[in-house]
Amino acid sequence: MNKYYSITELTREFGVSTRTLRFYEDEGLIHPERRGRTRLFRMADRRLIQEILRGRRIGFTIAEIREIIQVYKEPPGESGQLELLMKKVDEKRADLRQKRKDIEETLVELDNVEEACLTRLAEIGVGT
Amino acid sequence: MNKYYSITELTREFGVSTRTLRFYEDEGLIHPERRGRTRLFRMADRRLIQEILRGRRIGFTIAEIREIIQVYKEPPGESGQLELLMKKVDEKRADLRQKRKDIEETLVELDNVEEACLTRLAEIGVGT
DNA sequence: ATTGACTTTTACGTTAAGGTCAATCATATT
DNA sequence: AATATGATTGACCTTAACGTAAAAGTCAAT
Repeated sequence: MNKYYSITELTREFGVSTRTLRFYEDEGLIHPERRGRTRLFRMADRRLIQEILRGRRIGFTIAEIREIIQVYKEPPGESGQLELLMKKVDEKRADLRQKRKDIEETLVELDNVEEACLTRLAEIGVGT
Repeated sequence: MNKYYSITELTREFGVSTRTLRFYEDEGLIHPERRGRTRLFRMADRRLIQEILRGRRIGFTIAEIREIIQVYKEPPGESGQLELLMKKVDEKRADLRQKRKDIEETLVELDNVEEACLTRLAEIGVGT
């Protein structure tokens, strides 16, 4: 086994362009192997890309995503660094909680819009 | 009463720049009154700005925000338009639900990072 | 051997959402 | 009268995250 994925396989699966994946490599987020010049992606790369795209969806910048990946690869050893990291994590969490709240409120709003639409449609339907 | 807010009052309250508020006006999101050239914001403007910033936080573009505002100002009267709108609303909701899921997963991940940090700190603390 | 489907690198282009700077004006306070 | 504070418009600048195009290499199938 130990299958390899080609770049287009992954672009199709994730709905992104080759440019995007190459860009992520340039930015140091992923490090696919090579056979000659051609990139060969493994399961681990695939999963990493999934995480990157999840980060992207919730509005993380490339720099932030890189930072998170770094932490998983080699967590800081010095206590000052650790505390700094924890502070950042805390901020990010507050941020995400706010975002979640924003989303929930907006979902309610969209429900209202939909209802208004339905009501309006019914009115029109009755009139005709 | 019927108080007026100055532009800097609002920038301080919401943590944005004057440029941002003027930009939103240029983009047709808000329409503050004027005394001479000077903008005068009212409660309604204030609330609208809050909504705009909420939209911004969850990653809506200016165009999307404008569209939502439009719907509130004058919902489409024609049934084709209404159905198109409902389709868009449906897509946005799916989008937001995905985002919410992403956020929840990431929150768990950040909890793990924090725990790892604490463990690591404890190890270091013991060693010293 | 040529078509077609992929792949590569290099490099310039684009878009959204403001930032920044300059020049000017009003007001009010010292 | 001069200084400070906050307002205006207009114009160009910036940054992230890719898009797009060019030129060229690989490989299988026709």
